[in-house]
Amino acid sequence: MTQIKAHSADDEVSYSAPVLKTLKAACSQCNLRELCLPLGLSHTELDRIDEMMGARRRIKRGAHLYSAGEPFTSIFAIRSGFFKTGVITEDGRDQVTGFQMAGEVLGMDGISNELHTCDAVALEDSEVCTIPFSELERLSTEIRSLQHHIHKVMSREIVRDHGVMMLLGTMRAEERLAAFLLNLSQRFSARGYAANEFHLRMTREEIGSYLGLKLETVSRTLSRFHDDGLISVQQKHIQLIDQAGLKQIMNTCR
Amino acid sequence: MTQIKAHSADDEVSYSAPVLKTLKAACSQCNLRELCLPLGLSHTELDRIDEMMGARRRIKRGAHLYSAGEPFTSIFAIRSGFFKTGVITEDGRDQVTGFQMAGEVLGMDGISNELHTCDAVALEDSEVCTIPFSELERLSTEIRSLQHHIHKVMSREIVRDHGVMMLLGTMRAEERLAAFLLNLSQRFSARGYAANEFHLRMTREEIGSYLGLKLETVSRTLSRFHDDGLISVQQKHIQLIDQAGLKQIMNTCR
DNA sequence: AATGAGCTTTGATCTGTGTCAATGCGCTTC
DNA sequence: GAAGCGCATTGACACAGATCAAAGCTCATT
Repeated sequence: MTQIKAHSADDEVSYSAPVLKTLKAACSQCNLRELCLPLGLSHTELDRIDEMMGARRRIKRGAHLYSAGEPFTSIFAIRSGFFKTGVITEDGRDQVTGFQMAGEVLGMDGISNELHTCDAVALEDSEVCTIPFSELERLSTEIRSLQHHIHKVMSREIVRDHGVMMLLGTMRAEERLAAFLLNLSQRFSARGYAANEFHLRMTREEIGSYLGLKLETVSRTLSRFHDDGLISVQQKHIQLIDQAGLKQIMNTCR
Repeated sequence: MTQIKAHSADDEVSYSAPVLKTLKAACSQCNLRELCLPLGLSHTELDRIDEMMGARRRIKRGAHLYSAGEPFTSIFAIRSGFFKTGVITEDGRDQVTGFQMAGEVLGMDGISNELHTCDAVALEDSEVCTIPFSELERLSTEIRSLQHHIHKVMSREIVRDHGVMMLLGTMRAEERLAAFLLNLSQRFSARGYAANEFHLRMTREEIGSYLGLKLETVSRTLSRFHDDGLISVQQKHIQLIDQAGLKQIMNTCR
């Protein structure tokens, strides 16, 4: 993973600083602010957001940020790291509903019933900013652009979900994988990482769950892409060699 | 379809009244208000909503309420009738993303880019209340419970989408159909209609698109349910005979 | 350096849905 | 009341992806 300097979230000294306040999330200081919740706010508005923000929290790889059924009080902005969200039914069925990376917001499904309805698990050591939701609502009555942006973020989540429904409902295995890889690529690139070379944080099984495929099919399909010279795969290390080819697969079949 | 009187949305005289104002949507007069957007508001708050609401609009069966790509200005509350929403990709793939009935809110996917991202088509003659979105935002800065309720409605949409993703990602054809029928039943029943006897407004193809199945599979599976004594099917008329059996199918397989 | 656990790859076979095709039913329209 | 059209049903067959099974890799631990 090639990381561009400006986006490194961990090159700050604040963690070891003695003043507690520095442990709070501070949007005004955050280099993700153009990607994240405070997008488009003025300096004075940013300061007010900083006041409202709860603590930053570190989540170890494999640990839950929250679990289905827990009371909902906050949403979370990912400052660094990588998460998966998923639902499990009584009968043990498990479905990954999404993978989230820095600057994305987690937990909005919990608003409707004041309960989290899915699990959020860190796929690598991560850090999130806690955003107390009722505080956010209070502040957003005063800052209209913030209110509007919250709506946009939630709406974007709905649109994203529709995209996944389309994928699950109409695409074949090859198309799903191609779409998945291109989507990851695009999101990494938006964060200043290399667009065509990255490290998968999730297992084949998790990819399969997300895409509605079995892990063997995921593996086989990636191998086929590899053989066809579209990508290079070595375990979790992926290189996109022929993006255009992947795009064609996404659209051509059927 | 057995309809309980109190929920009939069409037994009012206002359509023919000469005063234009009566054509406006009026939440305070609407018997769906406990299901719809104004849920939990006081009388005075309801009056303010009434002021804000745009016109009611009748949509003929088969007509579009909005289409993907159109500028987004309003969301819509369904006053009566039945809709489907769906997305179409450049390459002609078509996916139904949901079926909506009275009291449900349409169009929230358009907020994120100020453009509608899907088509909403009436499956029977319907009537919607237009809710100018920026007006709604303005009002919700003043009425916190309204703001919160908007968030809840959007969040509920996200949770619903996750449910569909689960369905598409992990369930077999029988389970999908069982889940679909039980979901319809539950929603009809919440609106005062019979829970175990209803008329499907959509074609087998539309059901199939929604559930990620081909229309033949939908038809065959319904026939199997019929043969097994779980339901009775005559074209679009459905009777649920053994709800418990359907629930078992939803969970037992796998 | 050896061990083991977890993940991935690959092969052989099976099966649930898709596909293709024919027929039937029930509206709408004239 | 007949004709025609859209939708639904049913059957035969094909195939994508699931399932079962066996190695192979990689990394953490000792």
